[in-house]
Amino acid sequence: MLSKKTKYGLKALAYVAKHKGEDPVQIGAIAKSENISQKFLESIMLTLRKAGFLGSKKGKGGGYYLRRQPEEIKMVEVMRILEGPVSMVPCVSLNFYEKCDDCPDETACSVHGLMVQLRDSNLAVLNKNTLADLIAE
Amino acid sequence: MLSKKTKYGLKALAYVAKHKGEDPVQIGAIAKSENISQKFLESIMLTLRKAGFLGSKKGKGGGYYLRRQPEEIKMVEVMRILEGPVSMVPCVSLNFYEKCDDCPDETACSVHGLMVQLRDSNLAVLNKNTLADLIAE
DNA sequence: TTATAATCCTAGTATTCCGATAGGATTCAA
DNA sequence: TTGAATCCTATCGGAATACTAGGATTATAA
Repeated sequence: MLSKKTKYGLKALAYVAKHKGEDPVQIGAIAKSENISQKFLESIMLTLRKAGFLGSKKGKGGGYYLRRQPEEIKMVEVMRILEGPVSMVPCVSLNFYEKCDDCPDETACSVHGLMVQLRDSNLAVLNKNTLADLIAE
Repeated sequence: MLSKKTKYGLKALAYVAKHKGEDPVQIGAIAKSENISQKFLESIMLTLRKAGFLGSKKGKGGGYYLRRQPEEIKMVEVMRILEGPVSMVPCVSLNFYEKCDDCPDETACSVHGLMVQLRDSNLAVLNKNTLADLIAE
């Protein structure tokens, strides 16, 4: 299941992207438009800013804006920040690799191959799609 | 993340499939071979039996056996039983559809299209792979 | 017939994670 | 200097996950 955090984060990014070129967008406006708890969204925006997707301006008239072009923000980057690994098991993760505690030998694991296929098919989709695709629909 | 339940369930199915044609396989043997808590595995085997993948024989010399050919057990079926929906959001699920509470209009949702693509790419993999593929590697 | 080996079944528990909230500190424009 | 906005840390309830307990049931075989 996709976490609310990721879902809200994607919607917020899309919202900001739609208002590219205008004044910074406030959290309150996004929260209202997308039916998201404002306080929860605050922490998500913070994450997105620290990850470099968003910039912010404090004080009156402040808000958030995109730091990169929508076409250059791949979904795989965003997902890794918000949702974590693309892989369903750590032992096939490219960016978050970890050994499974119950598997003495990965190559002998019957689940391994399937997980690699799932990872790769998801990666293909997430590499192809950018923030621009999200707002194009 | 793949739940332990699903991971263990897949490993157990693979183990049983490997011993096709022999005497029924005991939970204890699977648990030991795959490093799984026996009690936990018990409940998983029960689920797999009730779903029709496995048959069981009680008493001395009892255990579990496959009720269908490995080639005919699609991964998508097993995943739906153990892990639940293939989709990451209920509003794009084919078998577990549900409306999202924060989306007044699905067609206007910026995340919707991406989720459909992910669902379809995962479905392709899970439809193609069977239990036979799991033990072939 | 009786001991033993296995599954069956329900309930409970410990832990972790998720979604959300609280409460202020900081910064900036007017 | 005041209000509007982000920044930041801490916390909390509930749900889900991973696992455990304890026996009931059934079948084999000595």
